[in-house]
Amino acid sequence: MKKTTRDTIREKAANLFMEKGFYATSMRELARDVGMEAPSLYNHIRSKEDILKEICFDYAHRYLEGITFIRKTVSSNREQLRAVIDMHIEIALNDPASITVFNDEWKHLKVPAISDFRSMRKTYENQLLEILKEGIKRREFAHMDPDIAMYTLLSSIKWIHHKLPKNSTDRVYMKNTLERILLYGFIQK
Amino acid sequence: MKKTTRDTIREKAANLFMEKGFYATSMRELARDVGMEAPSLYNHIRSKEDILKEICFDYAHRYLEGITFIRKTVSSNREQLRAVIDMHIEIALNDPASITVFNDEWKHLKVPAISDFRSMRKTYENQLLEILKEGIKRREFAHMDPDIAMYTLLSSIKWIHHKLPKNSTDRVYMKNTLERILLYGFIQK
DNA sequence: CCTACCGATCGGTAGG
DNA sequence: CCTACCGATCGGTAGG
Repeated sequence: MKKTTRDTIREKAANLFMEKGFYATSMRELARDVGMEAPSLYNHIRSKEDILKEICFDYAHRYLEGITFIRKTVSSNREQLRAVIDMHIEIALNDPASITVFNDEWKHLKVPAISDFRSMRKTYENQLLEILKEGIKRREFAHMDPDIAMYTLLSSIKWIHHKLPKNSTDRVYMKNTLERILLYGFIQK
Repeated sequence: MKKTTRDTIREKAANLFMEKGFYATSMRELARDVGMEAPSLYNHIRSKEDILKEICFDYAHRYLEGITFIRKTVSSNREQLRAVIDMHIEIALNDPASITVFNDEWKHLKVPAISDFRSMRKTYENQLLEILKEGIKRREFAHMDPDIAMYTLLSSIKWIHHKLPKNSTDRVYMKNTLERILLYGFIQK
């Protein structure tokens, strides 16, 4: 797998979009980071929004495939939840820039892309909801409102990419700590 | 307390910044929402960034005053934590647009405002860290990494303003559910 | 991959 | 509070 110029553009773009946001990033800046003039970018990409689309949908697909796989291969709901948390942490740590864009900049997609994105997210949320609802019914989880639980869960993992652990020991430590807090709470009596 | 034109501008701006982001919002759009021409806005405000500054620092002060008050008046760390969670929920529900701006758009502040904002946030985080560390030492909370706990906590409450409860019954329900999940986790065995 | 350049739009000012 | 307007910058195209 060779890294194409297109890959470089996407990578530099993800970093700029993360730091300054989609609108505040200009194609001139991006071109400078890549090492060419702005118009030359258009030999590799179709538009500025196209880069955003690529990043957002790439990760939308990954998350969806991930949770579908987990639901198929892991039996207990508790372990499914643990696997989902792990997946989020892994993805966030592997490409923090793209994940920031995926989390915060998708709203700058235009129609019709933005509706597709929203509907993929909805599908993902529904799968996660199923895990929670099933687990509550089977008493693997405490009795609680599944919607509130789901939003809290998804939201609670959204800081990871801002505080990257340095080595793999720290990664494992972070993963374990995070899982324990989410599964057993702050009090854990 | 009369609502001045300036207040109207700030309110409409908060809503636009929430929906489209700071950079994607133009002064022409804002002017249209307020009901005047773009140049007229400058009789009430100094610049576009000034509106952003006002929103961000207003809420930075509120959160800081809030947590300082809680630390002074509430004795147990567990109840302090509960009060902090309540404060976040209350503020988020009362002015969802401004809170979205406070959460997501502060990064578009320029120097030196952005450093002031960052340092206020750091002060807030340190106060929350103290609550957690003290509570862990006194065995009011489980033994856990206080930094990871703090980031998870702050992050986990950041979805509320997107899903507003309709009435006060729903508000109380949301508050109780959220507190229970954070304090006792998903499993609550 | 570059130079030259386009129309559109931006935040903001002058002057009344 | 408005009209008229400014320089700067934007994403993107033409043509080589």
